[in-house]
Amino acid sequence: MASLTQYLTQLFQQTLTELGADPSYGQVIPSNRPDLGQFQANGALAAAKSLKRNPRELAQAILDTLPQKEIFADLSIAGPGFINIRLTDQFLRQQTQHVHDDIRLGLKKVARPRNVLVDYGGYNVAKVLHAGHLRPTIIGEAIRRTFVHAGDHVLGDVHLGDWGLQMGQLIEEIRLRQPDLPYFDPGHTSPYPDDSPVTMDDLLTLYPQASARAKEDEAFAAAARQATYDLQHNHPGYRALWQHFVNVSIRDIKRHLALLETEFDYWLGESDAEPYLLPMIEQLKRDGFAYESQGALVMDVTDPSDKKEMPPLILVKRDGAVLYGTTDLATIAMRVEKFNSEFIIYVVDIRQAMHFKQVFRAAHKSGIAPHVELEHAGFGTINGPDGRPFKSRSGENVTLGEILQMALEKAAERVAEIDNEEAPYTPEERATIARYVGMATIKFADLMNHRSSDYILDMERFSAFEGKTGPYLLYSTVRAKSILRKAAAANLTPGPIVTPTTDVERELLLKLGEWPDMFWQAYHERAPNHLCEYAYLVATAFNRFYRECHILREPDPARQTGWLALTDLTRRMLEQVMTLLNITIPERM
RNA sequence: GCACCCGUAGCUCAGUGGAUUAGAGCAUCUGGCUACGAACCAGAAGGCCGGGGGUUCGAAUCCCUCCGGGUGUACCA
Repeated sequence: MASLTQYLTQLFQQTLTELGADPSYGQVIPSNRPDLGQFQANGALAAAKSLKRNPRELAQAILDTLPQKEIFADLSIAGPGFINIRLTDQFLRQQTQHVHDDIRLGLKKVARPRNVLVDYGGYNVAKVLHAGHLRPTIIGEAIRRTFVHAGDHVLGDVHLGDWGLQMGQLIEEIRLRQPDLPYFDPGHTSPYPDDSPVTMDDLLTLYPQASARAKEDEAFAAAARQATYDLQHNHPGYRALWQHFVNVSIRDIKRHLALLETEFDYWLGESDAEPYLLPMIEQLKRDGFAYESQGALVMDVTDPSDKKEMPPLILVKRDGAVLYGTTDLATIAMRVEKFNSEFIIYVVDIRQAMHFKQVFRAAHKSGIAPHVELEHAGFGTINGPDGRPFKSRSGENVTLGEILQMALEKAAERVAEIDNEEAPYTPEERATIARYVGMATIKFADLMNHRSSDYILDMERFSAFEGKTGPYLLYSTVRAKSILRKAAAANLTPGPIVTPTTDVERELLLKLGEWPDMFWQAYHERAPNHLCEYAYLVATAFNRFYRECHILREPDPARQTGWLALTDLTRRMLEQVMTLLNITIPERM
């Protein structure tokens, strides 16, 4: 089962092969001139050039040779050799029925599933979840779901920031304040307490103080470095204390993620790459990749194709500590060994492009992961109205919780303005709807633009019920559900899809037949914005159909039940796309 | 300095491997509810795709150059 364009492309490719041309010229796409046709094939021009033939003549030859003429309502040549295509209504009906009958809505799975690991989230232990964590969470989750749906073997790993110098600073800061804690007692032998000596709030105030202290107090800084070293070498007390930091932080992160409905397969962090670190560095030295430069241990990652100098990757600093490039490299080694990863996608801020380029090159050329595909799916920043990275009115950084709160409050305002006359909402239901609407608002807005571009946070615009927004999509889907509910109550059951007789029907059928094309584009580009666009186009096509074809009042039974089936198919399609976007749809709103 | 990204309608942004007349939403204007939810739908208006050059039968898209903006650039993550 293929999309309409895939089906047509096959026919054209077959024809081109028969005519002695390269089949790659057979690509058929939805028409950008709907007045002239539903689809277009433009390959005749390029194919004619390669064959040194007249393009119009070749186009005519293609039409003459094309098989399955019965599915075409119209085939014509325009201009220098463009082929415009229109399908018969019968064929359209038949194809839509196939999509309807397919649990996957016409989408095949990848021929050879790969072990894909999506690295997203990237939260830090003991640090506040801020505005910058919204996009990796939302985009990463959408990409992860897209790959799962494609049929790959996918793991989502949060890659917690849990292993740097900040951990040592925190340990020393706590020692200053509570020196009598058992974690600092070298003679302590019994098990350490189960309860954390610090809360998340404590960590959030302690961390900035610790890093400030480290800057002005050299003795403290040195102690922090030592504590970091000891921690990383399994000092039992520090390790126990650190585990509390991690646990307390993960609990806080999960609280936020519950609202965003995001879950990870693995809660691994930088610390989990630790066992791989020293052996890897030793290996790199042995193999001649790592060498000493200006007191640091570095690795050359230049490439002859470089237009500009590429700085070496620093593995070990002058003071003996490792950097995040080193742990990233070790993490790749771990993922290859533990998960047999074949493809790793990093959903991380686009400003780290250079860093990943270095790490990926190092992984490839050193033999750590020579054949693993590594990709940085970078994303842009969320900006304020001034076009600068989003800050609060007083100029402070905004937390993730605050942004989510803004979305929820705006949604609650909107939901307060509406009502359902047939079955008025209870306050509880209203609150639930506001939560759905709020999350759809922020997620759709974040995913709608291409991930690599920045966008301006405008909750007023994002939360609007009209226009290209999350709430509009929820509304459209809920409306389809409402019809189906009413039909069921009247003992009407969906029947076979009927042959379309109006343009609104044809357009909806054509749109529903595009799903595989849109899906694979989103998959290959790791670009959920294509899914957003598709959901919007399906919703508007359905709303036009809904307006013109009055389902529940339709007197012809075959047509009525056929339209119900079409409504149900639309509903399933919207739910499918929204599921990939991790947007949940309420029953009514 | 250098590298990367960007500059498309008043605003916010899409534009897939070059292809017939460049799209959407908002805002503006005009229509449509005794009709399955008008949170909707239909229509109008709005652009020398930053400037210039080049390649081509054809360029928002590829190449060069200039202007304007963003980001990154050896021991933070």
